[in-house]
Amino acid sequence: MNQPFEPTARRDTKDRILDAAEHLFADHGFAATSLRQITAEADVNLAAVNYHFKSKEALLSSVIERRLGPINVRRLQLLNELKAGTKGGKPDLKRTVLAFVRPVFEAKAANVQDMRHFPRLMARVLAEPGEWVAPVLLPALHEITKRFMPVFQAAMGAEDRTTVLWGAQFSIGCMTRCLIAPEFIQTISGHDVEPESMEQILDRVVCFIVGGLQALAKREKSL
Amino acid sequence: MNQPFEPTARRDTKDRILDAAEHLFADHGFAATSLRQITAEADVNLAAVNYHFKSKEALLSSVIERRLGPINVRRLQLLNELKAGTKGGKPDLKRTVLAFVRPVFEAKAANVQDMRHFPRLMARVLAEPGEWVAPVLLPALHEITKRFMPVFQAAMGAEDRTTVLWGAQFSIGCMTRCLIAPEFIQTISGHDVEPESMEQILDRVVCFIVGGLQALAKREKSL
DNA sequence: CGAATTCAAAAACGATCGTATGATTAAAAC
DNA sequence: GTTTTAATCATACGATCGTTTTTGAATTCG
Repeated sequence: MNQPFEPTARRDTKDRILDAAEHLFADHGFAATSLRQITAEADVNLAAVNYHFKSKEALLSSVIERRLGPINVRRLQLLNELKAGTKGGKPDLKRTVLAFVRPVFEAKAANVQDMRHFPRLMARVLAEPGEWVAPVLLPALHEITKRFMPVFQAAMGAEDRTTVLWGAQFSIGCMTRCLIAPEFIQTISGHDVEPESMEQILDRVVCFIVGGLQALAKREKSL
Repeated sequence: MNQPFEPTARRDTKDRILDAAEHLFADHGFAATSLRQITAEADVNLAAVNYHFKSKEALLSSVIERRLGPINVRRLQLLNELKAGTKGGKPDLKRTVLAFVRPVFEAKAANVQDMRHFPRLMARVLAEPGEWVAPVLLPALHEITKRFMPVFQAAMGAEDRTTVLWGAQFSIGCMTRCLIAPEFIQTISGHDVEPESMEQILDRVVCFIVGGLQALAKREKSL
């Protein structure tokens, strides 16, 4: 129960498993990654996974929860800063988009912790609507949705809730694309364009999303 | 090869395998789908897969090639119609986007052939930059890229090639999102919004993409 | 017709999967 | 000092994986 001087082994082992799983799930996918690969990279015993977590799926849940929580906290923090800055008036659309998107890019660019691989894992998970995603993602997503939706609706000046919902989905599509496209672009262009920094890509995608959302709002009015 | 008097399962064994594989790969992913599931759904013998195709990966390649070819043909057809309609002048951006996006939606909505599942499979494959994708997708993608890029660049009025490249990636992100988001939206909204037709979604996404691309072009000029 | 070819069915291959078990170690609690 | 608890380890389980082999029936063609 109580651990004043936790023997470094315990936290270490769990975290090493989580790190390895995060990396390998992001690189090869959930089903294509074996627990033996994970425990080999983490340099722990095979049985440690089923001891600390109860199953492979529960391990994935833990991997996601560990990262998604802080990202969503940061999102809500930026959202609150935004709301504080716009008393009464219409919230700035670009800042709203940034509040949603930037935390993911910060995670991707982070080097102090090894969060580099997590956004790519999320991009994968978001592309797999299998029913094993729901129990993990739904609570976190529901909270974020409930908080962001009204702000997006106000910033877009949209009437229809469906317009906002789809705008959010397109934004997610663009965002996840940012995490996969770089290596993709390198591949199809034959490595003749130089890679861009996450900041540059963030600038681009926010610009694109804002333009798209404004177009959606304008379309709504003309119907 | 075969006689008109042959209604037996013989000749369409390959097609039944392809259909089942397409469906199951789209639903559960490549690694998570076993050949036994496929052969069970196709109602053929297990060994038939390794007889007609040489391996599981080669089966995936065949699944993709069977569908992607016609889709890309249709894309180029629409692109040519567009170019024929705009002699000299700047091509219409919305029609350019439609030439790229619409064939995928047509495939999704098709009911005469069972192409419903393929776009979802493509969305999955595009999210997995594993090296097994390259040999299958690269030739087809290269052709499409080479043909569409100049038209997009002209229609956007963009100077920088990178701007167009990223615009295309964002468009792909939005497009693939359309194929996954519907069930996603149903799940997170607790089934209280009614599903939309593919035509409605296509309208939305094209509007969003056009707005985004125009914003990208405008941004480029202000740098 | 008989030889050659094509495809399907059944069974088994070795490998690897996720998971479970029991022993061993070491620190914590009493 | 003994008991209790937590963690790691080697090992093995049964299941399932992709692939191969063997056999046999049907079709094509000389």
